[in-house]
Amino acid sequence: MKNILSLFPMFNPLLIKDIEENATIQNFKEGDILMRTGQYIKNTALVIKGKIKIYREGEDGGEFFMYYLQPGQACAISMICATKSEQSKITAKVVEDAEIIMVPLTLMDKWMMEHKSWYEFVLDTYRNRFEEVLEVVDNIAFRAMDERLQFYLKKQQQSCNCSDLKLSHQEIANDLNTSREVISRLLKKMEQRGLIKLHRSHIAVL
Amino acid sequence: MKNILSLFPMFNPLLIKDIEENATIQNFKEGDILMRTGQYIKNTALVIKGKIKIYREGEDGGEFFMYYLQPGQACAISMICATKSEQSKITAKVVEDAEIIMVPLTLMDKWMMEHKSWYEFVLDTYRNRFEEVLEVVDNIAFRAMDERLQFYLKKQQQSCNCSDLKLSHQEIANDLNTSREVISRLLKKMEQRGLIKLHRSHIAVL
DNA sequence: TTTTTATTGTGATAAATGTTACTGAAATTT
DNA sequence: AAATTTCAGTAACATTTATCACAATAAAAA
Repeated sequence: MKNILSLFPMFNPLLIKDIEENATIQNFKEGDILMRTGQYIKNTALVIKGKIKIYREGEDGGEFFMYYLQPGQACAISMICATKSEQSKITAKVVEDAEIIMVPLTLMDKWMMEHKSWYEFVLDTYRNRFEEVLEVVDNIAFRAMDERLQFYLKKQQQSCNCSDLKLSHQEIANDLNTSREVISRLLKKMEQRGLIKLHRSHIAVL
Repeated sequence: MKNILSLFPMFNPLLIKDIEENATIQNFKEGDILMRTGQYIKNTALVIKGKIKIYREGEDGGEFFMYYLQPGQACAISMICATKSEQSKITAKVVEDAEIIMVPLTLMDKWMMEHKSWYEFVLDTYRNRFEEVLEVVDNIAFRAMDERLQFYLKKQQQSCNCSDLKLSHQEIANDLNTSREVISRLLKKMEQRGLIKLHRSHIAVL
């Protein structure tokens, strides 16, 4: 558990000791579902390794991508729902093999009072995710698909920290809740404008 | 300040005493802007009376309604942004003359540690608003305008607790970030289906 | 009452997005 | 290498939403 320190530098040593003594580390494989819409939440998740995709599911089965959880981050939803062990409103899917610290909800609540660094971390997490979701609202409320696609690609680039995105048109369409044809058309236009270069199952951002 | 007790029954007497000693009550008139996009937040607001509209502003000047704050509720955004006195990402406009308890940010933070009932209230507020915003995402991501309009009218009905909504088509169009014509047409269809009765500047929900 | 203003209704048209259907290319499996 | 599967390109068309133009009507003001 030594790497907690480097990923969560804001944590106080006493808090880290508490985490080491009480939390468990779990490993997940790509494709695993960490949390599903409607499921009850029993833990708060701190990501050490891997990548978790947080998305909303429509009644008709559609998906809508919201954001990724990456090392050093925590699941705001699980923290928020924690207090009343509410049902999850989102789905969390592992997209890169992950290692996750599971903190029981009871402790999550207790530590808020005992550890200032935990309290600050939790509030920071809330704030960041709230803002992220507000940005999502902005995009779907005010922008057309071409702009949303550009924003999406930018996010993906930031998330993988690379300029070669391993995404098929179908995956993008699912994430933006539109059809593959629409994405193909818009990507083609972006390529013509010299913003990207299209390849099979991956896109080079220029 | 005696009415705090009835509107916030979950507050502990010690907390109420603290509020009475440290917070101020301010009155606002219909049309006042409590908080504007980009503005720095200095207080957390607890609503005693009136109705506050929380909406997102697009760069082009468009609006997008998110939810109302009503008596007994607090502004989650101000609480979240509190910790680092961040910039507001939303606009809060008074739509019915309001009376509001203003809690300085410094105390908001302090009370989290001292008063369990405050801590629980704040977390509850976060959770509820987060869910509300997720529901907003659902609507714009998965639903077409006709369903969104129906959802909007239902929300308005709940908010005013009446079945006669004082809204012009233009106002609705602004809230949903679409054009008046689209709303007029969809409302007409709803009337034909017997769901509502249209009048000038107000709509009767049947 | 007359005039003015705000609100609503509606047709015509444009633009964006969704759907269907099919083709070909690239990667994978056999 | 041949067959199969997955992915991408694209045309044609449907639907939804946006925009423009203007008429009709109710409410408010003069």
